[in-house]
Amino acid sequence: MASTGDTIAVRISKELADRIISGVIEPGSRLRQDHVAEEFNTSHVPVREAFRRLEAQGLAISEPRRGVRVASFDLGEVREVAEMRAALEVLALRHAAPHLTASILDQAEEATKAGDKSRNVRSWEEANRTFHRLILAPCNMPRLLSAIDDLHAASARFLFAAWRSEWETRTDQDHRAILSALRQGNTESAAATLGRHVQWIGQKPVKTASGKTRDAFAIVG
Amino acid sequence: MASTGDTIAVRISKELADRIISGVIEPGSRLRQDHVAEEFNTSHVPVREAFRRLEAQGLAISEPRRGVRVASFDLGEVREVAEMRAALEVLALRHAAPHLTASILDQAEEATKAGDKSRNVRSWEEANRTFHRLILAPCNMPRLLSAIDDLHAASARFLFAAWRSEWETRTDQDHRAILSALRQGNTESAAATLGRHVQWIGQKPVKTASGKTRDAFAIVG
DNA sequence: CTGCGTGAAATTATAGATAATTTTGCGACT
DNA sequence: AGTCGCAAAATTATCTATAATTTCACGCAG
Repeated sequence: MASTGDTIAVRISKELADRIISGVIEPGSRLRQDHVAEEFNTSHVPVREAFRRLEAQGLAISEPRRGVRVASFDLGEVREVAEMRAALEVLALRHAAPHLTASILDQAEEATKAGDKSRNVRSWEEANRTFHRLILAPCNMPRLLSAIDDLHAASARFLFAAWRSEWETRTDQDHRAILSALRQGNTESAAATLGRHVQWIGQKPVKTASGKTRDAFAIVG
Repeated sequence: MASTGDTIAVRISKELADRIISGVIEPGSRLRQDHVAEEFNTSHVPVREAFRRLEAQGLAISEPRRGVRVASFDLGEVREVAEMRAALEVLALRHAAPHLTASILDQAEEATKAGDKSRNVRSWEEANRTFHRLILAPCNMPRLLSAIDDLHAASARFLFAAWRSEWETRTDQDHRAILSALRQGNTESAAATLGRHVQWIGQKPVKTASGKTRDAFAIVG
């Protein structure tokens, strides 16, 4: 498994990140180091290090002496992340384009198809993430890619929050347009479409715990 | 002092970050937790947490069981950071522009003048950072601003590495052009200039420890 | 009934101790 | 001379213990 070789702190932070992103742990709820330590059968020292990693990813916020809680988010942050992704993914694509091969584009098309067939948020999100990663990775800019990864994690949080259980399949035209532009060597057109695609924010009525309905927002690309 | 209220880990990470950025600690050198702990009169637990923070900022890299070392960097990373800054600062400026007041622009002009008068890298860097922060902060996007801050820290590292001791004063025309465009309400022109400004990479021969001269590169904006 | 101490319980932050791994120095062997 | 291997030293990662702070419940006064 992937965890081998990782330090305990890394293992814990990955598991907690997954829970926060998927919404298993609610925004605002406290993360108590002793409880987490007990669950993972460790002491609290590696747990604290895991908290620092989550903090850096923007998934948790820590107030000195008062503990760590899951970061909450609002429409403003959804927009913010969408715009940052647009800026950075467009940059990455411009650098990646010259290094894209037919094989990579074929894999990206497969990922798009897998997304269209997905019957739940989780598998759609994974396919979507695969698509973006495939076409951006060849830019060979590690720092940029890691920043984009963190933003994807944030995006996925918003996504899961809006489409908690239900999910309607739909075909992703943007991905196809991007691939087609890339195949024709039209980098600028691909970049422009990607920029728009990532900034599109879906909107959908959702039942809250109190029974009311409110509009939920989520990045869709 | 600013450290009050901070946890020890934060204090240590700030101090180490400053040393790494200013070049007091060399790229590639090891950070040994017990040594640092002793210097700060603490145990190694907060030191480890400080290391995680440095890791997240890209100032240190940690290999499990093998310790932490100061991140090294090359021309590729200098370029990468410059391009990321260009993308994100332009985004921030577009959002900040509508909220800029005459008072803020006056302060930014002061910062520019202070930069022109600076007789060493350190004070120039501070003035420059102040300028950028002043015109970008009103965008009200905390995540974006914090990402830009981290990139500024990386930039400063490159800057200090190239101009370790000597420094020649020069007047910053770009800053003035940006301010003038903003005063006229011409956001797009200001953004375009900022984007170019930040990507400009200075180049300068420098003596290495072995006596040879090589070209050093550094972000200048 | 509401607001405000007060003290117990929970929790965080740090210190000190231990186990496991890596690095290093040195000597034997080729 | 070079290198291989082993043991000692250094270092990392984790655990256990302690001090300090915060939270929470409860009772009392206004």
